[in-house]
Amino acid sequence: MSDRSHTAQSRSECPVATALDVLGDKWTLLVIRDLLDGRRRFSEFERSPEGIPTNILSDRLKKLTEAGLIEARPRGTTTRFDYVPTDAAVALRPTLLALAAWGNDHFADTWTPPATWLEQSAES
Amino acid sequence: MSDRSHTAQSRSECPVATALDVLGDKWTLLVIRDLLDGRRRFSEFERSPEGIPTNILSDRLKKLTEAGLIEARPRGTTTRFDYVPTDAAVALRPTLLALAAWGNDHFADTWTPPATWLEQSAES
DNA sequence: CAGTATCCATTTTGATACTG
DNA sequence: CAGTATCAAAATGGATACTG
Repeated sequence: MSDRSHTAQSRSECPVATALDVLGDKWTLLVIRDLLDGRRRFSEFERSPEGIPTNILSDRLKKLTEAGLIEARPRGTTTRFDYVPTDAAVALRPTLLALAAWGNDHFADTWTPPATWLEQSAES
Repeated sequence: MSDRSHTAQSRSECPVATALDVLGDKWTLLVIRDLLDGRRRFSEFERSPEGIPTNILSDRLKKLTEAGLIEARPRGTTTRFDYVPTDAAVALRPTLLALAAWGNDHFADTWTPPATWLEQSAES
């Protein structure tokens, strides 16, 4: 619920700091990862191996929508949505790739990004 | 104090998740940014515009040291240190650059990385 | 299924004071 | 300067129950 003031730099003029205002927590970038991996529905994010709690997931989807990284498209007549990454979210792919490469180099063994990471547009 | 189990992937096999186990919070990547920007002393980190509290800074320097991203070199005979980035920390520069570029593109106006970001080795 | 709400324990933050 | 200690407030986490 707290306003992250995403319309401008809130903590400083440093773009890293402003980016971290939106992304700097334990779960947000994992949601983005799943988004870039082609997931669209609540349950799809939920079943990621890290096991994000449903209340946290709900909160992050909301905040990312407010921050302009997700477009929540109503599905049918229900309260359900498809969570579609905006261009701003898609633009995070280089960051995610760099982060994944680093994590892989320094903490894991071998790993290659899924094919879905290498091409994909903002719109379905 | 809590062990982050940095010696292996703790939350899953995904390198993004393992990277986030070390970096996924509000302050850590800002400390890394300052480290890559050439800062070495407690007070230098402290005076960054974001205003990190001293107890948080102390904690992060400790955790980054445990995680192998910082080498804490004693300075003189006191309890003071120079905090030097290891190769693992330096290897985060592409990630930071990508993140900064994204933050700049989507939340700020114009910005270019400081010259210190473009070249610098792990050792002083 | 697709979420929202609630409760409660744990963690993190932030401000400030304090020590060598 | 270079941190450590303390403590209240806020955020987060996890389990579980609930609604349409």
